[in-house]
Amino acid sequence: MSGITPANGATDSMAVVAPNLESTPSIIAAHAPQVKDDDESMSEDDKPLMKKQQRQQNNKRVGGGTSSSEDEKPLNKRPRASNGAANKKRRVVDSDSDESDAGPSVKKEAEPTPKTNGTSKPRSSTTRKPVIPSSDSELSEDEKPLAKRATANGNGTAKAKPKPNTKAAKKAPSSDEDESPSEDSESSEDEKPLAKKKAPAKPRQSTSSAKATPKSKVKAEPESEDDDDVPLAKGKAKGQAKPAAKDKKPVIKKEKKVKEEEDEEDKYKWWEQEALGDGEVKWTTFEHNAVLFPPPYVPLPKNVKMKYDGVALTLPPESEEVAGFFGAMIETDHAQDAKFRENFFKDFKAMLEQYPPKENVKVKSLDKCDFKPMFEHFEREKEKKKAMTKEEKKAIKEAKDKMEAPYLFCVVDGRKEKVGNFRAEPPGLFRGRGEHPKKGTLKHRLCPEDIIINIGKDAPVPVPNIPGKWKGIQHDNTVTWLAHWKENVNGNAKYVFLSAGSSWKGQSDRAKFEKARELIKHVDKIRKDYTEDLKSKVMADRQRATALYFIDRLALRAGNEKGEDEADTVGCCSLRYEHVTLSPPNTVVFDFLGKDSMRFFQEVQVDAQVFKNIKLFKAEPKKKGDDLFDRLTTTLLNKHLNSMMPGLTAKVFRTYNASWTFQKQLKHTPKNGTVAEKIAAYNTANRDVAILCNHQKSVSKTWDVSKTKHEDKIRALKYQRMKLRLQLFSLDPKIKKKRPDLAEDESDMDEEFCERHEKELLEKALDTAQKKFDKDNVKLEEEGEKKKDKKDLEERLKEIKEEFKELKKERKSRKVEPRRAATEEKLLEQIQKMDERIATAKVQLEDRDKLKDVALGTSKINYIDPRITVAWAKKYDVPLEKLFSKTLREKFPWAEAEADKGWIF
DNA sequence: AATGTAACTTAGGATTCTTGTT
DNA sequence: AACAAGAATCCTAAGTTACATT
Repeated sequence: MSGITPANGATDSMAVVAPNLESTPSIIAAHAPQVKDDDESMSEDDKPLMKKQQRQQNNKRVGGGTSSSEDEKPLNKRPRASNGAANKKRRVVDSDSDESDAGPSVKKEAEPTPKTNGTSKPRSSTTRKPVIPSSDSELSEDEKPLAKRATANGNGTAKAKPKPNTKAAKKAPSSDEDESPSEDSESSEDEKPLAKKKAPAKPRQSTSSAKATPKSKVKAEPESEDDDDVPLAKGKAKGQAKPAAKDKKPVIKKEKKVKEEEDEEDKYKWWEQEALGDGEVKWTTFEHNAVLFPPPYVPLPKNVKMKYDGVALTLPPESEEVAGFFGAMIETDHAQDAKFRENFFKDFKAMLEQYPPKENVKVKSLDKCDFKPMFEHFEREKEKKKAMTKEEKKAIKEAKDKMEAPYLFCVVDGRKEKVGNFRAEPPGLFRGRGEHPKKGTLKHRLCPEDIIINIGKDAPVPVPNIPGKWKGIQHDNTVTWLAHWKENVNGNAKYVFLSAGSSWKGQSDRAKFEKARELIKHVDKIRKDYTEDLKSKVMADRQRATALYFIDRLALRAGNEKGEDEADTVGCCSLRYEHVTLSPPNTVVFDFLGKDSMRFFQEVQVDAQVFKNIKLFKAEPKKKGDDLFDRLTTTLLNKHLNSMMPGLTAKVFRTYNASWTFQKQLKHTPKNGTVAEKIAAYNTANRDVAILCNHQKSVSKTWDVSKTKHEDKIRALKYQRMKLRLQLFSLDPKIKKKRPDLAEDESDMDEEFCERHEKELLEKALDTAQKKFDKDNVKLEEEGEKKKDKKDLEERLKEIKEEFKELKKERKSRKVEPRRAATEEKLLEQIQKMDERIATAKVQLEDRDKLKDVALGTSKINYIDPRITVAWAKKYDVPLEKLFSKTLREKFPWAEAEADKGWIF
């Protein structure tokens, strides 16, 4: 698919299999909670239990499961259109003040409660149902499948291409009418949606340079007493130079000999110490080599030139490099993208202005640019590289490793630590995701003058590997970065940090999970409180409670405001009117682009009060483009959370719910299964979490093809099975009676397939014979013997063809002569084996299908407490390396050290 | 309160490496 | 031995959060 994206996120990946049309929102399977329609009933709700109860129900419903109660049945989906209508009539009323609590709604239009289920509609097969996080208490219950909200992810996955939604409206709201919300009477005036929270959109221009200098700490390069500019060679010894004066953490004995020191270092168990927080001193001595700049641009060979309107252009290296950036991408989707092209061309033209082609041609249109020659040159280079001998490759690799060696590690308080992204980002074209307004923009080449380094006062100042002086050198020991610069495209800061396996990262990572575990202790109360607040008279509180409900139940991100020059994506607090649609009685349809422009599309059954609230938040003067939660910001939300539990913020819920869900789902692990079965259960739990967090991956372009291949493989197995069966029947016609199950034909075995399959088999057989013949001859020749005659080969081929004619006959007659030595027992046994193989292959295919658009890695790396995995591995006796790759194990040494099989999150 | 800055975590896609097949 | 599929790693974009400044 070319870069063209369907206008409406909806259809997107057509190439891909996903059959279901999104237009038909799949049904939610939800169960129907008993909706309470009026607030009165709500009061009930206040009781703690209630909420749980509901949740349980949700969980239960696992997919369409068998459970009997009617509410287990999927409730039909209501097309938006229709519900619109439905709504219409009731709408206004809703906002009514209701008695006791501000709760809106008048009971009048009582929603039809659950009964609706009756009409069940089949759920689309691809529907995914996220597992919904629940509180402990319900554990037992949740052993049951949880279904809960079924998402209609239609093909879900899709990365929907965003529909540009003008955000113009958003901020620019009709501020004035702020007041008007009319009588929605909800209550105090603050109930009225406030029109816009922000008025004038202020373009924030990133003026780079200028006041750039960050904290005063930065010293200008010159004055830094970098007397000894020597890069630190090999870290070691030197750190000690200045004994950490008052080191907070005991620096390990520095006197050791190098070798021992290394060991020591390996053994440093940072997790046995206190984690340090924000703003605290993180180090006493700090040595490193900052960043490694990429090699300078090497001009292309003289004969490689782009063309403009047919004429080859001789470009100076500066502009040639930029042309090359695009040239390398002409076959990618980016090169077809209008915005990308526009931005690229603007920068390219500017570059040409300064570094024009020798030919004195004015480049005016990107369409007339032909980068093919460059592209082909790059392809050739790639080929060349691939074709190099092992030795050549090795030599290159060695040279590269040598160059990088000094940057791989740094020394913190005398300990060697691995550096993460030490390579300065090379120049190129900005690949923003989704509808990023800046995509295609030229990202400049960095030089030392762009980079500020942070390093120990007494550490030698590293010498850049290209000419130039650092922009600044600072010695801030309350931060953990080695280098930092501002990128020109968006004006964003970039940092060089230590690797994921370093103690700094490990400490904060562990602290993150500990914080999430702490939430376990508070979550019941928090849930109870926000459930209560759903009915608050204070609009801001009600919005906050509703948002929190989403964050907790749907694992939404906080959702900060974004700027005009960024992709239009949202999170919870920044949801807008058009992102949620109501479908009575209690379904909310979410459809928006989240982080990385990944589409979040789910139909969710919510508490009646939540449903009412959304209706209220979308009430009258509000329209498309307005914030759903106009009284809420992430700051407000986090402030509130912080008051409920120190350090609590919105993101903690994602971590908590992810880990909690994972642990819960792992309970489905078969105790006596094989290792493979256990791992499958592990992966299933992992998948549940990924779905909860909406972690998607794009479906590979060749997925379709590979799927067909797998299907054909299964059909081939079925074909074999059919042959076995037919033999069996020839042997003993009565078997059909005895084993009616065997009398049944394999599915998918139509004539057309058989013919095609047999043809393929024939070709393969011929090919094999040919190869064998060639090989034999080579061998014979080597041994000095006479080669076989070509006639032999031809004869053999003819034989094969004859054999296959047999197959054709069999196909027509549907009779197969038993092969020699075939007996009834043997055949039955073979059929049984075949059945197993078919079953296995089918399961595999299904698994592949389920994972085709779900990314498991992100949750494993960032959300699931690694100790859960370690404990599980120990408990079920599965080798950890089957669950964690090498880098993950390096990232989580602390988990292996502290979790035994009884550990729980 | 709105903006802006700083520092750090989280994220999917591209690239490279490994492994299983033919 | 060649290749292709999948897993792992690399890369850097895109979030969150706290705090400073206007």
